[in-house]
Order: sequence, then structure tokens, then C-alpha cells
Amino acid sequence: MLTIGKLGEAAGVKVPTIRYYEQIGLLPEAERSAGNQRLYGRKAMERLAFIRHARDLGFTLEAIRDLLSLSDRPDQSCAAADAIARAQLAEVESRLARLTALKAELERMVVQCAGGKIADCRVIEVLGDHSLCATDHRHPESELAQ
Amino acid sequence: MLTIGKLGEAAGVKVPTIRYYEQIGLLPEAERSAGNQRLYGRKAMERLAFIRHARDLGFTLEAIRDLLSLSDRPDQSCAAADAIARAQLAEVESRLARLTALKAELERMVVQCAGGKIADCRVIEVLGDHSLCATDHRHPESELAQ
DNA sequence: CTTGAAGCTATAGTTGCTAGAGACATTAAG
DNA sequence: CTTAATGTCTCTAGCAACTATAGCTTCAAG
Repeated sequence: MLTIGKLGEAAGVKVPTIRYYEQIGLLPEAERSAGNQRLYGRKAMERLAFIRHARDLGFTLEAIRDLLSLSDRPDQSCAAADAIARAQLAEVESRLARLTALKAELERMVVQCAGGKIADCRVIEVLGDHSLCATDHRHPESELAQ
Repeated sequence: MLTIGKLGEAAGVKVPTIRYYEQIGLLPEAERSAGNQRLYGRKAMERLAFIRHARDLGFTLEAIRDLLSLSDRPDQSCAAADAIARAQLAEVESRLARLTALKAELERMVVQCAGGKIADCRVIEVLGDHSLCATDHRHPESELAQ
């Protein structure tokens, strides 16, 4: 059995994060030692690794909650898990598209800056006047989060 | 003079967001009508458009605060503004790189899923075992934010 | 003159943690 | 066996950048 610190080290997750996951019900309540410290076995370790990996791939905690409850029912169809993964892929693709446009616009801005005074600064000028932009990046339909 | 609702409409910013910007000092305190309602002129409109545009390009409010105070000093060198824009570009580029890797991994996952039972689901399996991944996307050096 | 939309303030919620305070537990050295 | 250092406990508050709610006042149209 591992203490919370050892578990965190093993899984690459900070200790308060583990307690947070327990608090929001993503990890079950841990067993406790005589001195009231959390103790974890292999199952908890695997579950935490799953969460960590999914987080690394950008899944939200809500999606992970669903994926975990699916993985607890091995006999069911995997359509739901597939759908969650596809949704995440779509999300990542839309962020990629958006970021690519932003990158182009920022490059334009930075390249054009001649390095003089603020009054002539292309950066400030472009920010102040959207019509100077090449692409229409206004009114983003989805957030950029992640 | 515009009311807050008209200003928000014109600039594509929600009303509570405008009040929020005023609260954190990004917009100056607005003039008030006899009935205590905020009134905005062209200067406020331009400032809000600047903020909105910079937000669309992914600048943080802190960066925008700096850019705004720079734009108030037209005779100074634009090196600082340039540096902020370049930092933002670098940030966007690093996110792009990361998201590109995520996309590849998610695609692999989704493509391999044969659509059977959870027990055989590639999505669940890959999430549970990082060694099944092609790339090492663990321990991200920077957050994915935005 | 009434009604409904828009405005006001203040507070709390969102996501996914992270940081701090102050108290108890465990371990390693002396 | 004691002490010191670390680890853990709970609880609360903070981060970005808003968004939502409640309960009020003001404004504009009919």
C-alpha cells in the first residue's frame, strides 16, 4: 500500500490533485491507516494513471468521469467511449484550426513591426483596428480553452 | 453616448463582461447618466474594441493591460509591445505543437476502435496504458490553456 | 400610465487545480 | 528516547476570465 505522496510520485500527479480528485468523486475514498492517512493499492494506482493519461490528452474531468464509468462495464458496447473520444478529437481539431489562424495573424503583426515608436507600432495599430487583419477571427464559436 | 447594452452590441462584448473590465480597471469608470446608468463615448468604444481584438488573438488580460498602457504613450519605443506580441506568438506556437501531437494520438485511438464491447475497446485500453501511445505526451511543460 | 426590457449592485459559480494555515503522523538521526 | 524534519491531515481561499443569479431601479414604447 502506498501513501498519497508515493502514489503521486508514481503516477506523476501532485498530492493535492489526488485529494481533489477524491473530493469530486473521481477517485473513490481511500482506505486509511491507523493514523488516518490515505493508503492506496494497485487499483487506485491504475485508476489514477487512467485519469492522468486522459487529462494529458485534453479530456475534461467530466468526460473522464464518463469514460471511467464505462470502463467499469466491460460487457457494454463501446460506442459511448468512442463518441467521447471522437468529440475530443473534434474539439482538438477546431482548436488547431483556430490557433493556426491566430498564429498567422500574430506573425503578420510581428513581422510588420519596424521597431520604431509606439505611434507607428504595427502591433498596437492592428490591435486597435480589426480591419487591418487578414482573417476574420472575431466571434469565435467555441472557446480556446486548452 | 451609448448605453452599456449598445456598446456591447457594437463591440461584440457581453454586458457583464464590460462591467467586469471596468471592475478590474481595464476600462476606466464610465460616466453616468442622471439615472446612474453607464454612458460611453467613442474613446471607450475604441478601447473596448482593442481589448476585444487582443482577446480574440489570445492575449491575456494582463498582457492587454500592458499593451493599453503602452498605447497611451505614443512617443515611447515599441520594443515592449513587440516583445509582448512575440511572446504571445511563441505561446501560440507551443500550443499548436502540443495540440498537433494530441490530435495524432486521438486519431490513432479512434481509428483503432473496432466498435465492439468495452472490454475490447481500444479507447479505454489506450487510456489505461500509456505505453500503447506513439508519442510521449506526458508531463506537459506548459499548460494547454487557450 | 403601465408594462416590459434594460440597467444597477452584489454575490456566487464555472474548470482544474494550487497555495496557505495550523494540527497531527511518521521516519531517521543522534 | 527524544528531537527534528518531513509528510499528511482538514479547511479555506485564490487563479483566469468570465457567467449567472437575485432583487432592485430606470427607461422607452404604446
